[in-house]
Amino acid sequence: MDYDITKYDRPSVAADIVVFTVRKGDSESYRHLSKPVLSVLLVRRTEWPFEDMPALPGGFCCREETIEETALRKLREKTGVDCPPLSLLCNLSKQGRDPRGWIISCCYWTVIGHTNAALDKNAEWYEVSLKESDGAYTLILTDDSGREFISEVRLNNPNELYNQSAEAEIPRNSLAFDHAEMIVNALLKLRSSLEKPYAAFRLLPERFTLTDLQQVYEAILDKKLIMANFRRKIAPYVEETDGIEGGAGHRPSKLFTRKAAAADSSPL
Amino acid sequence: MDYDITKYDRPSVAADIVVFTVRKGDSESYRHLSKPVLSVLLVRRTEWPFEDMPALPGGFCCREETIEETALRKLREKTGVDCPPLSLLCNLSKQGRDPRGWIISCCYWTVIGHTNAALDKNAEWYEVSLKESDGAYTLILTDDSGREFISEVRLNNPNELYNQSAEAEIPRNSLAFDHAEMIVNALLKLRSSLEKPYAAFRLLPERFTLTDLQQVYEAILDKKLIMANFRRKIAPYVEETDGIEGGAGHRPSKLFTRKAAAADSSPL
DNA sequence: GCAAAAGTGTTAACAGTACACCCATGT
DNA sequence: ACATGGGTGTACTGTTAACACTTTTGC
Repeated sequence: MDYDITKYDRPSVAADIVVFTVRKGDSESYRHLSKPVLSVLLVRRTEWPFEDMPALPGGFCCREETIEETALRKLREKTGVDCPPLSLLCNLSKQGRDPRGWIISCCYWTVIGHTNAALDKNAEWYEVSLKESDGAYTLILTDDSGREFISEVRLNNPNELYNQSAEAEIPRNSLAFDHAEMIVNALLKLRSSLEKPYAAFRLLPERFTLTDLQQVYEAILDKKLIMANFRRKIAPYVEETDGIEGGAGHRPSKLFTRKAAAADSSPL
Repeated sequence: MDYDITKYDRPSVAADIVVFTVRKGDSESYRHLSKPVLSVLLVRRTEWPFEDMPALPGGFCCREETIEETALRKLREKTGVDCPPLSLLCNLSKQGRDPRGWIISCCYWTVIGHTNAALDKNAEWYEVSLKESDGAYTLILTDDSGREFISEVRLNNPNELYNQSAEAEIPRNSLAFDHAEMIVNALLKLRSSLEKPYAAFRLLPERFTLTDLQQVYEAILDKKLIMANFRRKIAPYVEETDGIEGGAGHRPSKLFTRKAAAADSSPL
């Protein structure tokens, strides 16, 4: 490697983060439970390029930090959210992906329990909905005032994420940069990670009912699960506590905790 | 994102690649088959730092290419090997990981059928052996003249790969940089990828016997498999051809092909 | 009582494991 | 013939999926 690192041109390196949560939806009556919805954390851009469009939180790396540390710091600064650890999603480096110049993006993903309180004014949770039809995905993000941002994404190859090179082609009600692909890719990883319940545990308080846990699964997978089978599947990972949760118009439920496991604070 | 990309310091970005193959070992007699061995492609360094030590092939990114394209080009230049597609392994960015300065490494992995012919003089296949004892790994790499390079690796967290910051601590018969951790991490990914046989298919010719396929699995997983069970497991992925392979001192075997599948040339 | 949700049981299908057995070939 | 590897059957086990059923609460 005959290379003088000061001699050649270097890229700017950015870190972007896809943060998912599951929020309680509106409950419909005193008897029905509320259905939780999967949401992703986005920031309204205030500058060129993609001004006024939603984008993933992120920022540029600096010398004193690892990329993960940069990602977590930017997340804290822009949204007030603090949520290690991160998992690596992809690196995007295609020419023209950022009109500001040669910028490589390292993209990470994680989940966090819903804490609306600390959000910065530009940051907001967007409800996530993903539809698939023969290899192509339609990602629909909805903000709290009901505005929809729709992106068509085709993932030929997870290592070749990109959509457009010219900014002009991007519809106004869409996402900044190539962030829609990142979100789709992250959601697919989140779903496959649910083979083990560790990600779901991070979306719930210390003690939870098995129905809570199942609803987290259902919100992420976007399909109904059969209760008896679900309980058998996650039984090895949870532990009964002495607590019960009552007060609703039906039989009260036992509270559970996750079993102590080594894979607890490791990436998903 | 109030950022003028020319104003701030930028890192050098390198791509490193872990390329695995499975090579035929020496056959012991006319009756016994030869046992294939798992190997990784390394390059002897010719300069400071880590001069004369084996390292993963790789190099620095430049403006006209994606990181994956850089990785593939460097691989071609340094070893003569041409093998898309790559899968992302990890990004290493810890301070002090490279004594030349602020250098981020994007690490990829792949597998390729063994073609010794084209190797550059500095590039060589090293036999891989991995031992585990309570969370710590010992990686032993052996070159063709029998020289061993031994590294102790502890993977607390796949996102926090690193071993040393000071070059002085590295034993002479070890690997350059943090490349030992990369190889261990890549091997673990390769192993778990064998739930589906796509990686194994790339290590074999178009037509192969089921024993060939099983031996690839055994070389990578480093354990014996039961033939009847293995054949049932991979049956949905292979197709019988009309060819047979005879000539040895035992019953000849049928040749198979992989079934056409969408996931064929996609990352592993 | 009744609606709604908590929680358990039962069955059939399927996949994973270990082992035993027969087949075909070159020397 | 016989050693060697190719190839198949079988019995046991555990997991998954679908569905039916019982239990407990607030109104």
